[in-house]
Amino acid sequence: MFSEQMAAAPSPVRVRLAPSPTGTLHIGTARTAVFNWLFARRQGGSFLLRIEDTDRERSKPEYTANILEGLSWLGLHWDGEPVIQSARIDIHRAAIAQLLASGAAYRCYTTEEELTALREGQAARKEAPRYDNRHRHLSPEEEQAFIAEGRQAVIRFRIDDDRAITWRDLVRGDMRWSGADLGGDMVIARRAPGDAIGDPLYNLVVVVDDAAMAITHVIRGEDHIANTAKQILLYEALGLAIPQFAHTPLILNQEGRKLSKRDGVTSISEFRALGYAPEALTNYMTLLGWSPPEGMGERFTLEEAAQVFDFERVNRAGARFDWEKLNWLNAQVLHGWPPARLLEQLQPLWTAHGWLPEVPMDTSTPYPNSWLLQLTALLGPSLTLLSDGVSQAAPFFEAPHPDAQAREVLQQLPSQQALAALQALLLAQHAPGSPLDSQAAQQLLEAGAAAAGVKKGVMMKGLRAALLGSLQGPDLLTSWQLLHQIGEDATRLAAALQA
RNA sequence: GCCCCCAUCGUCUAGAGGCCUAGGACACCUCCCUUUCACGGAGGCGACAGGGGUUCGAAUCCCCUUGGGGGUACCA
Repeated sequence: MFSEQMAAAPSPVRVRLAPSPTGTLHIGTARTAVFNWLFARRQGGSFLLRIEDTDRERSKPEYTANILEGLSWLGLHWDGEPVIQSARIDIHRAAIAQLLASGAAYRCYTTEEELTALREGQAARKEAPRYDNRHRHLSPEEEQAFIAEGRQAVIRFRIDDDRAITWRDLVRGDMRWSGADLGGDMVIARRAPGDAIGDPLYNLVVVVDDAAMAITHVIRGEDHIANTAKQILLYEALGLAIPQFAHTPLILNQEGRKLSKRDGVTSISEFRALGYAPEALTNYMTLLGWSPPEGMGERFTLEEAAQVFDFERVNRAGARFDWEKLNWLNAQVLHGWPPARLLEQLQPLWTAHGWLPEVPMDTSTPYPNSWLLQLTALLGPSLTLLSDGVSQAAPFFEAPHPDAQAREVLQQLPSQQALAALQALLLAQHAPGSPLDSQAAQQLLEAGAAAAGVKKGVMMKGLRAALLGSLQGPDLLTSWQLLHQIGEDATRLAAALQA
């Protein structure tokens, strides 16, 4: 719909992600990163990063590290070095000085108490809370009087009530905002004594930095729409080029509200720890608000999406976060991995559980690589999360603790008879470690069942309980063969018969 | 309160006036595969918020209502 506008952009596309390091990388921020990355890729432009750490109280270095790590893990690589906003404070102050000099900004000595009183009065009258611009035209004498009183000033940027701000949003089309609805003259620098310029605030620094970074398209969540109107005014007052804007829908929680940290698992590092694959996460985040063109299907890589990404296919309504679908996508990604790749991801988890030696090539391990690969191939198709590969692999690495159902089966006489018969045959025909192919295993099962006088089903159920400690699990024959290879089958059979 | 945005199956969505008896995906149900669970395969259930217009014709355009969301900081 607005393609003519994009085509008209003469300079190469430059977009940015501007997270503030006041928390770990949030899924909402990550989704914004995805859209920025996709757009930059599609347009052959650059995807830049800026760490907005101007809130000194809440910003933490470890959060910056977490954000960078999360983006890298997701495969959302950025161009160049991240810009650290706090390092640019002199430039921000210079811009404020410029606004002060041009008369676009002024010092406001209104105290917190006065502001509170103002807002309370407005609330009582059911009016919109706003600053009443009372210090917009202070005389030098009045200013001196306030200073003598010991007051400090914030710096406010003039916003005229009769101003109309318009822009063409790449997602929402023509947007129109009235200056009167922006809450009065806005604070662009915190309170500071005398003629000092206090800490520059968000809207001012964003404009100054986006301009300095030559950002052409600002792609962010729709919760920033009101800021956009304010920022456009700032661009104008500073004589800076105004970028294009794209406001994406928000990710909503189960209740339909903006997803926040309070909604349980929302940070990328948590998803990672839970066993989600980056490919599944980026696929899902892209699907939350963007839809692939006809015939593309819903499963795709970032690269594939980048081939066709555009804002025309970005939805305008918020999207509820759905674990079920994310889980399904994650399962699809995991099932698509060849065993070697899966094993690569599983190995560290198994090592962490003490099942594998810390030293990669430790020859003391009873598990040859081929065995690990077979185990991975066996488990792979039933995994939803990578971490399922831990719980499901457990009975292969350590003696199982039979669950209630398995214990019940093991206590039954037919099971005991069947297992005893099988044990006799196994000991007679297959030494531990010797190969046991599925045909031989099949025959043992049948012969054992016949010898014990039970149905084959009873035999299988009992063997499963004895070997894996559960009535549910991967293919029995394959599981048995794997355990046989490491000489565990006889041990477990014996243990089950003793119990 | 005020400003802004949004509105298709339970959820994510396709749909840019006739192609719609509204398509797909997840979830759910049934069956098949499998002497287990999962995977996989085949079916099924299921939606245009309501009311007015415009038009030969509306899920698609306009208006109103209703509902939902976002914003309203000396946070970002």
